[in-house]
Amino acid sequence: MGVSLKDVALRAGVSLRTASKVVNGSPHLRPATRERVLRAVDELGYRPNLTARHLRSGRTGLITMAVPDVARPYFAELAGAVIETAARYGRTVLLDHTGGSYERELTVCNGARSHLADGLILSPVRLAEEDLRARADQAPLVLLGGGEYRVPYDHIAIDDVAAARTAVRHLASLGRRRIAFVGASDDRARREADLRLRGWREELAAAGTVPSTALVAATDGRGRQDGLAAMTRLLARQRSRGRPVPDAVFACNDQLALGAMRALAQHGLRVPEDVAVVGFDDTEEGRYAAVSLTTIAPDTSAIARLAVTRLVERISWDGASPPPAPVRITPGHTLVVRESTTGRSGTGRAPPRPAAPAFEPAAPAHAFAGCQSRQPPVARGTV
Amino acid sequence: MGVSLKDVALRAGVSLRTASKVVNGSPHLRPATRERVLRAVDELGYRPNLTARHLRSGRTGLITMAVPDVARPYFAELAGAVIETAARYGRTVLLDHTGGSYERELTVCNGARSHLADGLILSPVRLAEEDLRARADQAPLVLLGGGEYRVPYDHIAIDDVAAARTAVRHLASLGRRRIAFVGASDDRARREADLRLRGWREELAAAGTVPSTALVAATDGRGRQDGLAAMTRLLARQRSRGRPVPDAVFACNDQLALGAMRALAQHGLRVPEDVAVVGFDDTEEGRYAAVSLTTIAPDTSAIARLAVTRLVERISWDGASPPPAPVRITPGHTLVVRESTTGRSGTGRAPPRPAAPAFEPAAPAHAFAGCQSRQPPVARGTV
DNA sequence: GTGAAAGCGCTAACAT
DNA sequence: ATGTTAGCGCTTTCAC
Repeated sequence: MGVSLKDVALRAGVSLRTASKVVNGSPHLRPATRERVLRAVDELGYRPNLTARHLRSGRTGLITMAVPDVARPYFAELAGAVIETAARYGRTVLLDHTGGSYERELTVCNGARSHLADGLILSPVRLAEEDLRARADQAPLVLLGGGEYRVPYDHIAIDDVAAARTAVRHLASLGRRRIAFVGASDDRARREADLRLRGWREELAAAGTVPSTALVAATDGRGRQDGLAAMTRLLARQRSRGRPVPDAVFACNDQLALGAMRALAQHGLRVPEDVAVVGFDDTEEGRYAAVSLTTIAPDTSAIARLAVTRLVERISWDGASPPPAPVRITPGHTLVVRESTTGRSGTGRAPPRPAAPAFEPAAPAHAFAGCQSRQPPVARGTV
Repeated sequence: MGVSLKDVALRAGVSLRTASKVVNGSPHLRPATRERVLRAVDELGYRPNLTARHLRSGRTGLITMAVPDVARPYFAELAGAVIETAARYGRTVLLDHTGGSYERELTVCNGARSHLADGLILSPVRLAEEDLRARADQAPLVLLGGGEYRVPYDHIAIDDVAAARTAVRHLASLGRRRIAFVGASDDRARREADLRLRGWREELAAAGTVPSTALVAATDGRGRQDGLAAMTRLLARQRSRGRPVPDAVFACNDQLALGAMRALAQHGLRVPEDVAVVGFDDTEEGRYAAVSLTTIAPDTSAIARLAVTRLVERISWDGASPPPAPVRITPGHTLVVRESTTGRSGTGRAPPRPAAPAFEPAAPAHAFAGCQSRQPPVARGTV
């Protein structure tokens, strides 16, 4: 079955070394020799064995990316961007699911693919600081999202609390007073959900409102059905107690928001007239919803680019010079105002995607240097 | 850096062979010895080098999956299902983008990852039969979608023409007569788009209508923005010629359909009253749209399951017995009727996802045995 | 039950 | 400019 380089060399009547050089495009070869080897390659249908190459070189050119579930739009878009960027660096992405499970996150970060991938990009959901500190794997690691981690690894994450506050502030500025939160953790803490909930709480408090737990709906998962169910429950609960329904909803992500909107419609509530809705992630889906979704837009392509860049840099560290210090990068986020909070006020024809926030890490912070905070800009977006 | 098994053996005072056996959980080892080796493993932080293992065994446990773009919801959901299934078989998925480009599809199918992955799952968009026939790679290949291919490879694809006809028939049965098609290829042929367009044409012809090219809108890409742009163009064209706008739209996929719906809304047309819309793929997005989307639902999880199963079977073929014959499997598809064609007629509370069509490949067809045709069932689905 | 040695396919020293 | 040799880390005959 396997045609090896040895076979090629034999057939071409040259040594292994020469065949290897030809295949690797080394210069300094007599054209005739090169020709002969190339012909042998063709005739034999030789394909280099990458595994062998990798063993030899100690590098595989593979990057593992571990996300909860690539079927979730945000992670699909993120993974897509990572795959594209990685390809430009000649790297291939090995995609793993953690399902958001603590155990699987732990397994992945402790090198499930030991020595198979050169590095790991991980979107942690439940992983704790101490798990990362006790990590039993040498491979470079870049963390994506999940709020603060005081760990010696590169970490790229927007400021979830600030972003959530921006969203809630926007709703408050529209005169909304009963602002619900959809998508709190219902079991063991989900870092991101907790941070965004905290932002909601803080901003309400800052506005002089007492955050009411009656307006917080926890969800099992992160999908549209979860948002629909949570919103339905919340409405029923409020009504059964004779309390007014919320006049605004901040959802932990776009899919929860869209599910919630579906529930609102089923209850005869109009968006945004009766209830204004803000999501999180700026997935493309929200931009084209019948009532387009106001949302927090992290700079996803910058996040993907930075993740790959950092990882590749660390992978190709020469081992001699002082190792690159772990950085904590806080990409900017944008509030994109669309119809779900302000109705159809635009021309209805503007480009669906706001100009990408021109983000470049100003000066990569050093380990634990904290966030590079930046005022979240506000964009106006309609389809 | 690298702690090898040799180091472990040395430290434990045993031979390489013994250390290897312990690590691989072989029985017949003196408990004391095992203990000693395990301790050395812990102390040294040994992690087996999978690359070396792979070189040795000739297998990597990796599967390449190549799709146009994982950020597209259908492929995200498909990839998610493949990753899950693969994990159950102890396989890891290496995700590649083809961008739907002919060249990249060719590269991938000719073994871009030669000997790195044990097999390949490919969703071809432009690849031709002759390209596959001339394939210069031995690794097992499973094709996903893309209509008919008379090639000696496993191929899992629903009957696109029949599915499209079902969709159009549904629209016709509602009394719609000016049924537009959104998402035709605008350049070199896209196999799937062409097949679905053919289905549209055939069904219209069967209904006694002359398919008018004025009702066909080609698109550059496959996204929501493409659907929006195409629909806008189509409406403008019809109006500028004083022709009536379509009263129905069949779009090549859900995202095109949702973009088209957005365009319709911008033109003050109601769905489904003025224009009924049918999509294709049954991505979750369509199930939760404000006007939920009637669509053709391929049995995606069955497709993913079959793809992995076939591939793994072929990968683990013993090499001795007669090789498994290539099969052509045609999973069933379902027309899921939702609000975009019949309005809000349900309770508005039914579960969003129709009961999964119970699909099992009845009797795997042998090479070129043609489709296992089956009547597409019709499901009713509202959120 | 354990040890010694060969070899998976490739590349990089070191010769010539 | 080309050939010879060693060895990446692992598993597996083959002996003992």
